[in-house]
Amino acid sequence: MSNNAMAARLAFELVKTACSNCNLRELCLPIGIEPAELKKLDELVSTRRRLRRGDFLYRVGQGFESIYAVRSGFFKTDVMIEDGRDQVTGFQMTGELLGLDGISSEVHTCNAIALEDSEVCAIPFSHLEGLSRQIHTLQHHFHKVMSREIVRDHGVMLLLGTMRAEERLAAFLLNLSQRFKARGYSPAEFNLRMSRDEIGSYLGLKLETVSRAFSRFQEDGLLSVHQKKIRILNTDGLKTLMTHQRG
Amino acid sequence: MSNNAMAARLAFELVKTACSNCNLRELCLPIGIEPAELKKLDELVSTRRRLRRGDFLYRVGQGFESIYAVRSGFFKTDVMIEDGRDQVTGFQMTGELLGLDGISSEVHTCNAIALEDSEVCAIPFSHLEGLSRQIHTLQHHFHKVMSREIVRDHGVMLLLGTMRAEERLAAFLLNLSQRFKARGYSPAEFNLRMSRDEIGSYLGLKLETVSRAFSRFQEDGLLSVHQKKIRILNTDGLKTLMTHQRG
DNA sequence: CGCGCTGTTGAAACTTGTCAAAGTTTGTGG
DNA sequence: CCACAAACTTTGACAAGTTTCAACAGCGCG
Repeated sequence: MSNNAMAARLAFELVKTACSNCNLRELCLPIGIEPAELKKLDELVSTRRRLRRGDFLYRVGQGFESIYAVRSGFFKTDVMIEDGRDQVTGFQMTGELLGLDGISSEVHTCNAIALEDSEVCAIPFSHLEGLSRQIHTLQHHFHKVMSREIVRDHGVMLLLGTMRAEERLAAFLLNLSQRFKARGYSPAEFNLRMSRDEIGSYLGLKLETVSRAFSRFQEDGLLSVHQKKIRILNTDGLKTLMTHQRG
Repeated sequence: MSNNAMAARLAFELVKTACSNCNLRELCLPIGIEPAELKKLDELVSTRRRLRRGDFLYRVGQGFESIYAVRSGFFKTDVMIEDGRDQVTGFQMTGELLGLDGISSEVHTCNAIALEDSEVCAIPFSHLEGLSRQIHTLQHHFHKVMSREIVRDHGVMLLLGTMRAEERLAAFLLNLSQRFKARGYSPAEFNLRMSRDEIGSYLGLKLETVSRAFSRFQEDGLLSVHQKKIRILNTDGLKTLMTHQRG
C-alpha cells in the first residue's frame, strides 16, 4: 500500500463511524435520507472533536469553516456588545447544530461553549453545500434546520418581549423537558447543565430573579428543585402559568 | 405563432422585468451573480403581487409555497401565542426577504402585513432550491441571507434581554437610519411606517413607554419628532445612549 | 476543613406597566 | 369641503414587577 493509500485508509477508519451508523441520525442532519445517499454523507463529517467542560468550540470573530453537530454533551452560545453586556442566545443538546450564525459573514458572531464534557462532529460548510447540490433531501433538510432556528428565535423574542419572569422560566423548563423527552430521557426529571446566571442571561433576567422563581415554583408544588436537579411535579400547572396569566 | 408559443411569449413579457433589470438586485437575492446566470434567475420570480396598506401577505397557518422579496413598501411580521399576546418580530423594507420562517414546517409561523402600499416578488421555494443546486453563488447567497436573519434575531434577543427602554429605542432608530441610508435615503430624516404600538411590540415595551422615550429624546435634543416624521439630530448621542448606560 | 463559587433570601430603589384623561390626526360620509 | 368619529399619541399619577445591594447558606474542591 502506498503512503497515500494508507493515509486515505486511515482517514476512512477515522470517519467510518460517521453518519451512516450514528445513533443520532434521527435527530441530526441525515434525517430522512436514503440509505444509499447516507454513504455519501459519511464523507461529510471530517472530524470529531472532544471538548472539556468550559472549552470554547468557537469564539466571536473566529473564521467560519464548519458547522457542528452535537454528538454528546451540552453547549451554550452567547453574544456580546462592546460595553460588556452579553446574553446567552441558546442551549444546544445532542443532535442539534451549532455555527449557523457564521455563514452570513464567514466569521462567527457568537461564542459556543461546552457546559459539560462533549463531543461534536465538524461538518465543513463548503462540503455541505457541495453535497446538498447533489442530494435534494439533504439540501431541503438543511434549509429546514436553518428555518427552524429562525422560528425558535422568534419564540425567544416573544418570551423576552411579552412574558414576565415566572412565565419565562416555566416556558424554559417545559422546553427543556420536551427536548429531553425527544431524546429518550425522562421529561420530568433532569439535571440542569447551566447556572442560574446562565438561565437568567438566556431569559433576560437576573440570577436572583431566576432563583426566586424556582423557589416560588417549589412552594407552589410545581417543581422539586435540588440545586441543578429538577423534577417537574405538575406539567399542566407550568403550562397554565406560562400562558394563562395576565390578559 | 402557435397558441403555446404566444402564451410563452406573453409569460416572458410578464416576467421580463424580473431580477436581471431590477434596480434592487444589489440588495436582493441576485447579489454577486454573474450576468449569464442572472438570466436563469429571471425564471425564478413567478409573480409580482401588489398589496394595499393593511393587507396580509401571508398568515400564520397558511401553507408555505414561496418566499417574497420586497420590491417596494414596508412590512411587519408578527407572531402570537394562544392567550392572545403577540409580538412584532421584524420590519422589512425594500430588498429584504419575507417568509423564511415557513420553510421549517411548510406552514407560515407568522403573519406578514403591509404597513404601506407595497409590491413583492414571489419566489416559489422549490424553484429556488432547484436553481441553487445549479448556481453555487445563488445557493451560497441564500444561505447567507438565512444566516443573517439568525444573526439579526440574536441582536434583537440581546436588545430585549439586556437593554432598557431608551436604549432599545435608540438601537431601533439607529438601525432604521442605517437601513434607509443603505437604500439611498437620508439616514437622518425619515418617516416611520409603524405606530408607537407596533414599535413597542417589537421592542418589548408598551406604547406609552415608547412615546415617553421619544419625548425624552426630543427634550435632550437627540431627535425632532413630529408624529411619524423623525429627524435624528445627534447620531453619536443616540449611540452613546445605546451602549454607555449602566454597567 | 476551610475557601470559593453558586445559590437563596430580604429590603429598598428603580424601571416599566397600568389606568385614565385629554389632545391630535386621519378617514368617512353627508 | 366640513363635521364627526375612530384611531393614535401624549402626559400624569400610581401600581407592579424586577433589579440592586447585601448578607448568608450550601456544596465541592483542593
